[in-house]
Amino acid sequence: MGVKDRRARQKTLLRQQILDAARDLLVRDGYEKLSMRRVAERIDYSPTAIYLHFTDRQDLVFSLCDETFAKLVHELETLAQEFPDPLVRLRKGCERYIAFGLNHPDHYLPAFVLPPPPDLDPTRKQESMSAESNGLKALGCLRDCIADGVRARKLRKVDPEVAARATWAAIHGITSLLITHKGFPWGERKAVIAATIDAVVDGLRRR
Amino acid sequence: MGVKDRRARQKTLLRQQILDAARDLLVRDGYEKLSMRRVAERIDYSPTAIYLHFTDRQDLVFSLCDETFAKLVHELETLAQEFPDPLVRLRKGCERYIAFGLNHPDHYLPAFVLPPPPDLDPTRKQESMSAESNGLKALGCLRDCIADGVRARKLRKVDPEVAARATWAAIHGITSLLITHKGFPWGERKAVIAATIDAVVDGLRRR
DNA sequence: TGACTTGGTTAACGGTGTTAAGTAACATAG
DNA sequence: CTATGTTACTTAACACCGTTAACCAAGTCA
Repeated sequence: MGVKDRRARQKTLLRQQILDAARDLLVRDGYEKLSMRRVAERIDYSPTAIYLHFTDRQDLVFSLCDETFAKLVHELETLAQEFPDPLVRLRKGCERYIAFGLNHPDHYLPAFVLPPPPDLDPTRKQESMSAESNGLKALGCLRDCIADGVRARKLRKVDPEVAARATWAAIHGITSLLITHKGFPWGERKAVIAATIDAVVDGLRRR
Repeated sequence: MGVKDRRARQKTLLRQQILDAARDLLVRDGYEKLSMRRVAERIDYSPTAIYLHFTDRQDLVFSLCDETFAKLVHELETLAQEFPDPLVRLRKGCERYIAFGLNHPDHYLPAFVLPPPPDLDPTRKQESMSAESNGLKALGCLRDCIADGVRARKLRKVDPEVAARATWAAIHGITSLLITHKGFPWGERKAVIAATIDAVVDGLRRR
């Protein structure tokens, strides 16, 4: 059965080739310039060849983003050992999340900012979720951190699940706005980032 | 000079016709289905006729959004008389902002969520700002409210400008997420909205 | 009446995602 | 060794999109 193996290897090889080319285009020219045809041209295949490895443009982009956000969840997970105090961990986590988004704007955009195109067939509604699966993991980190905080009586007695979602909303807000509205007169970016983090953390802190 | 007048009247009349058709398509079929060709077809003109009244698709969409967001700033401005207490006014303002976004998702999307297409010529960089001019006004309301709050010693001594921006980021975050990620397991939407507002208001409140 | 402006048209360019049909190489069964 | 079927891939095409250039007809004005 070595032959089927080799086939499979070659197949995943081309798949990786596609992903590499796509990521290159994504970070170089931005999200809206990432087209099937350009990817295909770059790897010297016909555009339709991509559809043998990805069902959609959406599928391709999500695979890309998922790969990238795996790094973020890794960062966030290591954070737990790095900063045992849940309060400072919460701060650091928010900081890293925002920094990560700003460092990978063209991944952050399709993953969290842009509305996913209407999924006509509900069979693969999972996928758009699984593309956020790492996003979900990140949200899980946040919830655990908050849960730790309330256990340690450093945070108010809130439902960690909804508090995590609210916190995520806030830091997503500043991240997405800074990405999409670069021209806006933000003043000192660090100041508004700090203010946002301050607000959510102070809002949760026990008094 | 009555002739030039009539011409101008007819011109603005068609302009309004375009805007009406476009808004109809926007709210009926969503943002991504709003195309020049479809608008043209609906009013029985050729697609290029639109370009005599709007320089761009972007221009058309922004005009639409601006019209709509004028209502929001009106709501927010009346809020000042309705609720003199800056603290409850802050709450109410956030609530209305979020509700407004959720009630007009296809206006909120292009106005604040989607990245504006790269403006090649910097001559009309103003326009993308002026499309947000009502957004800026709304932000102004928020800042004034916060400034009132610190004057009345109900809020901490913060820079109202950056605090307003941070608060905006937070409520924009939950608004945009609820719009774009409808499929996400948000649980009770009202709960996470309330949590977000609580967090930002409590973060600002004097203790 | 002839020139000019205005509001509109048709045709076209260059791009997009995606599908259907066809082809050439290759592995396997008889 | 040949026939069959699978696999990877291509070409052609569909149905769109925003936008520009060239043209045209009607109305205004000297």
